[in-house]
Amino acid sequence: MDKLKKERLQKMGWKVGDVDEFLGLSHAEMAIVEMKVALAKALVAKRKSLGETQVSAAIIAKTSQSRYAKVEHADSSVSLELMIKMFFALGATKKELLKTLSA
Amino acid sequence: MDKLKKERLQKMGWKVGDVDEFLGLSHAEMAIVEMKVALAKALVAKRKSLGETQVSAAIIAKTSQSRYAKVEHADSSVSLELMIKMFFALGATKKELLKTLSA
DNA sequence: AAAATATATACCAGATTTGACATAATATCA
DNA sequence: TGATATTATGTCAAATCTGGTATATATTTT
Repeated sequence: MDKLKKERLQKMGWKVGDVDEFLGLSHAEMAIVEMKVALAKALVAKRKSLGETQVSAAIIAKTSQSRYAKVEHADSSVSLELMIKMFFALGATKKELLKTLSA
Repeated sequence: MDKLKKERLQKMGWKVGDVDEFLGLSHAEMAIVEMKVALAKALVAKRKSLGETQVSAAIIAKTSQSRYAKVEHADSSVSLELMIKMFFALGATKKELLKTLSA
């Protein structure tokens, strides 16, 4: 479908969704969930490799233990951005991040 | 500073910040800003390579032109997650994303 | 230069995310 | 086992983000 047609349809009030959706999750949303799950695993591994508890890790990352725990679980109330910030806060490098995301 | 000391200080109400801060931006925050800027560039390039305008790109990405414009500028009101979603919405692959982030 | 396109900015209400507290559940150890 | 340490879950106010409208500014076309 060309863009002019899309704009015309949109003007008429139609929802012009892409067809590549599955169970309500778009390609983009699925890719993001994948990355979040990979990051969660990496966070636990990183923290343990440093010998830290969730309490001490939370202090290092300047947040609460409860939120930190949610981050490690890729809880739905946690953004990708927060997960990445915490990963960096634990000392992870950009290289480690990219390796994790590529999983 | 060991973690036990950190926990003790925190209990006493002190703010125990890391020293590696510059102009208020932590290492993590700077890394994220870097990634956002790289993504913004990639988004513009991607959109243009598809021959789309901000209006048509916004429709494809299911948002408004105004928000889409902010995304392309890595505006402070835009999250990393939204930028990634839009990049994917324009058809970018995980590989392209990683390449962009590694810049 | 005027009209038409395209992009940028201001603003705001509603939605989402965050940090924090309280407390529960689980694991570890004396 | 009981005490202690660690991790998980529920809740919520405040902060941040999002989509959308309106409008301004800039660019391109005729």
